[in-house]
Amino acid sequence: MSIRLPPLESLRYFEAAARHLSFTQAAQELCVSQSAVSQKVIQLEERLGYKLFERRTRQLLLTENGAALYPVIHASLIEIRDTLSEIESSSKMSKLTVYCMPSFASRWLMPRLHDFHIKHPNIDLHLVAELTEPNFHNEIVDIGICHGIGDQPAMEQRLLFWDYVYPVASPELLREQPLSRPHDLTDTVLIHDSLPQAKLSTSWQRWLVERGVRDVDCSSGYRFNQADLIVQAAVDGRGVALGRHVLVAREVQRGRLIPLFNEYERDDGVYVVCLKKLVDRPQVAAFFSWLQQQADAFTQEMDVAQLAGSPPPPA
Amino acid sequence: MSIRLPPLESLRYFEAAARHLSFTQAAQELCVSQSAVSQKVIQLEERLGYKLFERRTRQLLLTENGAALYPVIHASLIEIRDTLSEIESSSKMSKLTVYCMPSFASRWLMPRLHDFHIKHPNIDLHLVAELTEPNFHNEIVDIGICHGIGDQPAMEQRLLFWDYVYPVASPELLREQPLSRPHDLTDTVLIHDSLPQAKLSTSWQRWLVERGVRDVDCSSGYRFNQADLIVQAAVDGRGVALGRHVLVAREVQRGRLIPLFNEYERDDGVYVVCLKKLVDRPQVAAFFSWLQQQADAFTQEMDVAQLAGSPPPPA
DNA sequence: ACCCTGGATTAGGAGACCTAATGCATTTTT
DNA sequence: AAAAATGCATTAGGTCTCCTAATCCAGGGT
Repeated sequence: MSIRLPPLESLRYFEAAARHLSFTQAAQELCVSQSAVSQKVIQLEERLGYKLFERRTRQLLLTENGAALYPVIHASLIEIRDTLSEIESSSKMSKLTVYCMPSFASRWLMPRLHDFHIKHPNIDLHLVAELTEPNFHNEIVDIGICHGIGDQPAMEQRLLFWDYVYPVASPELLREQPLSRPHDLTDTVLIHDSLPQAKLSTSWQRWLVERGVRDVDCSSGYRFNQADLIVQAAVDGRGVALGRHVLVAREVQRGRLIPLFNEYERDDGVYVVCLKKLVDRPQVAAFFSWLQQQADAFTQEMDVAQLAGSPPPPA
Repeated sequence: MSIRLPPLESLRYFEAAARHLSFTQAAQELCVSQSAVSQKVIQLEERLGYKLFERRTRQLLLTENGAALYPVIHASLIEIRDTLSEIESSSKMSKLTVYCMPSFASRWLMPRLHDFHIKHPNIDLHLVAELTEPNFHNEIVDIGICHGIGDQPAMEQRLLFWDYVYPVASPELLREQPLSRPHDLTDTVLIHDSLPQAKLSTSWQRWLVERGVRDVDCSSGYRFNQADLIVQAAVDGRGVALGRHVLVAREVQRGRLIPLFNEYERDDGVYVVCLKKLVDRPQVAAFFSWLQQQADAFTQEMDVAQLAGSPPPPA
């Protein structure tokens, strides 16, 4: 049966070229070079033994044979595509496992996840929220959301948005103890971050020194090993925290936390990562594009310049 | 459009596997290893995100999703195949150029070529009959029929049949001058071969020496530079020729030439050759298989053992 | 208990494929 | 008319897919 069929991949190239009547446009659609399309079509023509296109300058025409072939290929590809997407949407797909930090999970991802379940009811999403990054290569976790991993060629990495760091406090705390300059932090309880892999960016020590505030005792104050708890403590008015935008944005927007001093620093980016070879799996692709949407909406809606730059709301 | 399609080649593997419900059988049909099918199907399943087969021991079953996909793929491939073969048979295809030696052309190929034209009216066959072998790599000639070329990895070579060499003479000549043993050739006119690339196999000198006949003057007699003329001269009763089976078989069968002494030696094979990359082109494939048929029929119908081994018909 | 069948797995080599650069012919622009 | 621009063909070369051969493994049949 299949013996007499030409290489099928080249039919995909032919279809695109015939639809656009342009190798260049087909190449764009297929995300390859014009040269690749040209070669694949030539290869197909040689295999078939007749020309499919008539090449004129700046104009590509189907030959009689090409015109006879195109509708069939087009219809077949459409049908295959539709069948696959029908199967995809009607069947329970194998699960999708996503990793992120616990704080990111509770403060950012969880509130949005419901939307994903509505849009993709057949994807069975497992969330692995741990402090330690998983090893993607053992394939237990499909997708990770984290600050950039190194330059690993086998991994796909896409920036969702940049993160920012700025001090936040609850309105209640600010009412008792107004803070207008970094120096005012001298007599304030600071909430520290004691994650094992704590970064310099959320270190009060560094932040204060850079602003010339020297007489603050960074050894006192609260100290939590989960960023989530830090935010919670700040919301509860226990002190001033050096917050990550991605974790505090929602509380800031609701007015439960107030950014201080109109000072915000760009921190790492937040990336979604996965093994390159997985990006084309429908569940993965679906989650990626959903995540990108959510991220874009987040950037829009909770713009750091607006939130952190806005003056404290009236008490 | 095509963005969402999985690699199409793997669909061909899936279709075959699903049809046979066996990777091993599918592999045979596709002329690849079992391993290749297994890997391609796994690759497809990973890309799609769900299993297509349920692997039991000694039993392969389609999953629900696989069963939903199969008929569509099957139908699509069938339709594509049928469309292609319709185009192929209805359209004038680009020409097919065949090379062979002039003697082979006139004595073997030409009488059969009519049959090819009837069976493949849309193939425009050009025959290049020359003494010198063409260079296949410049693609002027698609197919050659000749004695084996060396071991060129880029070339496909298939044996059509073995050739044989034996002495022949016309019945008229034999009536005047009966010949029952090689020694009887002493007083006979011999017809020699003076092709530029003359081979030892058709050298009277060698043939006679090997049979212990020493007193024959090989410098006299007829001498032609085209094997075709040698056969013609023998038919015309001008002398005894050392004939190639492939060239004389027809005349022997018709009784116009008689094999002598029941002696025949196997000579080179007759091969059909072409660039490997051309074998899958429909015209080439069609000519190959037609030629194989003709060759098989020739071997059957004009079996050397029967013709050359048969006693001379009664005068 | 053994073998035997049929798919999975592995490593490695061959070859297909794609890219980037360039060529070429023609058309449009200046 | 000259120059720029367009779009496919061609080339060489590096990457990576694909296939093979060998082996592994599970489950049934004898």
